[in-house]
Amino acid sequence: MAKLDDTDRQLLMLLQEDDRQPLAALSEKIGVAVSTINDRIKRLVRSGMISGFHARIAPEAVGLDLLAFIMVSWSNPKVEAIFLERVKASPDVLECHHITGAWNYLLKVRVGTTRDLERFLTETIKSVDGVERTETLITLSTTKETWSVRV
Amino acid sequence: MAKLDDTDRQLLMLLQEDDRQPLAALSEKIGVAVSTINDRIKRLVRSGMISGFHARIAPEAVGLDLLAFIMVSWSNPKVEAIFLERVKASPDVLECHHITGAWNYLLKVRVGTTRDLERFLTETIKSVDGVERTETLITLSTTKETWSVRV
DNA sequence: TCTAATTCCGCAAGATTTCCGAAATTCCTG
DNA sequence: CAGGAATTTCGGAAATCTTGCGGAATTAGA
Repeated sequence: MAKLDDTDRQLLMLLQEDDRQPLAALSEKIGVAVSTINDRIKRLVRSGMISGFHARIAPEAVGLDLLAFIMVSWSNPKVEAIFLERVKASPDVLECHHITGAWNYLLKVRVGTTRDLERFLTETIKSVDGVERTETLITLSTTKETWSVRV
Repeated sequence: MAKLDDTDRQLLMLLQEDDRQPLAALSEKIGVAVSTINDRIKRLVRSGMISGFHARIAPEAVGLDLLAFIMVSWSNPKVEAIFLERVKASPDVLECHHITGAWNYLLKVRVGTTRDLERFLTETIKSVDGVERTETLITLSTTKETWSVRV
């Protein structure tokens, strides 16, 4: 975890917002030379601080109208490996977290309709041998959804 | 929701992975002219299909070592407005969803330490008048975390 | 099948990024 | 706190990339 100075921090904030600004625009906003901006970005990428540059798709624009969080549990520890394999391979699963509490895992899933969700639950989750319980929380609306963090 | 052809789909998949590839690289991978790639991207942005281009920061690289999901509930409907205001203003909150089930809202929160989490809970959430219960699920490990969707 | 509209293409012009050496700054070490 | 090494910054030139355009090709509708 290298130390960040104020230029790095500003740069990271700006690039989280929009990574396609010309270096000249960033240079002007931050107040350092264009070539310095270039050096900094390269360094932030090399150091792993910036892990990638990604276009974000509006989910509803491509028919992904349903967002759900699914909690899953089992008691036999052998279930985990197969479960994770399935989950990693499924494009419906955006996130998969091992969590504390009554459940083993929390999934964030995006599909088109409730029908797709049903199919996902039966074909991808419940079909894993040993999965005992699931609880699905349907998202009614989303107030905030970002990857931008304070730096 | 405009119709997407196969070129659009490939392009969206590639740009979700990495939006900083030169148009020439995309042109080669997809097999259409550079200027066509340019036209397509412009169109996808104008149509709202692509909602932005964002640098992604590795959270642990900037000291955000703790990821938690927090479920919140209240009974007085007047609580919601104040709650959402707080949540939108807090940089610790990455996501905020109105969900079905026993709880009102689900938050995704990233902070540095358990101490920061404690502060967040007391200062940002519990201090909202009318908030009755919360349940916090700490993430032990994350197997998958993406914004890429199938298109 | 024909026409109109749209999309695709290559190329040239314009813009942006990258690379460089020199100056400035920062960071050790004594 | 001074000196020297290492790193960082900078402007500008060179290389690369994006953009805009007209004409060809393709698609869609009548």
